[in-house]
Amino acid sequence: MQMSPAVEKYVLHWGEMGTRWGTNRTAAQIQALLYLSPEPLRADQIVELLSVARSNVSTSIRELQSYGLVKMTHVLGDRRDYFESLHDVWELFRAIIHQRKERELNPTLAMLRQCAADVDREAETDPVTKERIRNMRDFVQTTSDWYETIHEVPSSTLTKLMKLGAGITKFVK
Amino acid sequence: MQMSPAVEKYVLHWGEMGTRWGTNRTAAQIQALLYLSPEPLRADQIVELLSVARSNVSTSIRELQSYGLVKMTHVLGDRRDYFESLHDVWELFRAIIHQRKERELNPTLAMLRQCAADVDREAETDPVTKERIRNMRDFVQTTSDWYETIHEVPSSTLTKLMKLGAGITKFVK
DNA sequence: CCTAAATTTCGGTCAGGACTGAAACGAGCG
DNA sequence: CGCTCGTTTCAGTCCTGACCGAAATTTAGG
Repeated sequence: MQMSPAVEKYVLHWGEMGTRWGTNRTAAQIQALLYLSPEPLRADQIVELLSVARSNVSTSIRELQSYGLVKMTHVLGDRRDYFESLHDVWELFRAIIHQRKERELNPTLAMLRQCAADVDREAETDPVTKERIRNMRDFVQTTSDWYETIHEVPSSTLTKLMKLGAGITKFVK
Repeated sequence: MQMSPAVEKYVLHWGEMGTRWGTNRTAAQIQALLYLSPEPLRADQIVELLSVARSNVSTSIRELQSYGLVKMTHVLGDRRDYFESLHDVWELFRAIIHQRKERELNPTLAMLRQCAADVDREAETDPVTKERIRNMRDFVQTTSDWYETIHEVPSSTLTKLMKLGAGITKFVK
């Protein structure tokens, strides 16, 4: 059991990208592998394919499940766990964005609100600084709201929107 | 010379966020500090404010400049370098997005194209896998194109667009 | 219950990258 | 020219977090 050259290239690259995106290399490689696999895989198969420790696979899969990127499935008469990734790229994108919002945007927004409040009571702080904090807070707030609404929109609509690209600006005055 | 409590909170949080976004803590802290500062700062002032080594400030500023987030300025009769951040949040956002596209999206797109081409010559690879690779390639391509066009759009228009949120979908059928 | 298979937990090791401080470098001024 | 102030380079240290492998735990079947 082994990966084809093209699949291996994909998996390795994805692993590298993962390290730049908050998750560890192994988790990203597993996600890539499951995304490409025509059928769900077992943990021991992943161990063999990626040449990593069993425990590493276990914790990484747990992480992927917590992100909502990977689901567990079962085969009748087999008590071992099988795993598969979301296969719709838009669903994947949405899941990742959602997690990042929760883990990064929300805490940052909370901090910015607190800072904006605190700074009002700081007489010695320059008005320019105060405005910068408010600007950043408003920006993150807007971004956060936008994520929230985009979350509801179906994939097909999003594709069309992106394909429109700059054309969409025609609707704004 | 020291930061007010609110500014310090902001800078520390931004530093933490930086570590999750590909850059190091110090670079992110410096950017935050310069963003909030009413006037440009010198390297030695940053050393004192953040309590980090002079060399660390030097390399981090260099990184920020390469990202286009920080500019150097000078004061008449003073040969020391002064630094200031972009102050417009949208400009900041744009600069960051642009860099990430260059450093992550472009290489990934190149890899995906290569894989899609390679996999066509792999008779043993499942058709489903082949399609998954193509789907991901198309997705990244679309995202890349979208970045490209969004890059041109003025900040005010982008703000309006995001405020519209899901309302924009009315225009798509 | 007991056993065997599968999975998770946990302490220890290792690698990568941030950070420091000293030394090298460069540029303007006397 | 040489001195001083400012900046960069570089080798070494430290710390975080990924990863491994053994031990503990859980679960299903006999």
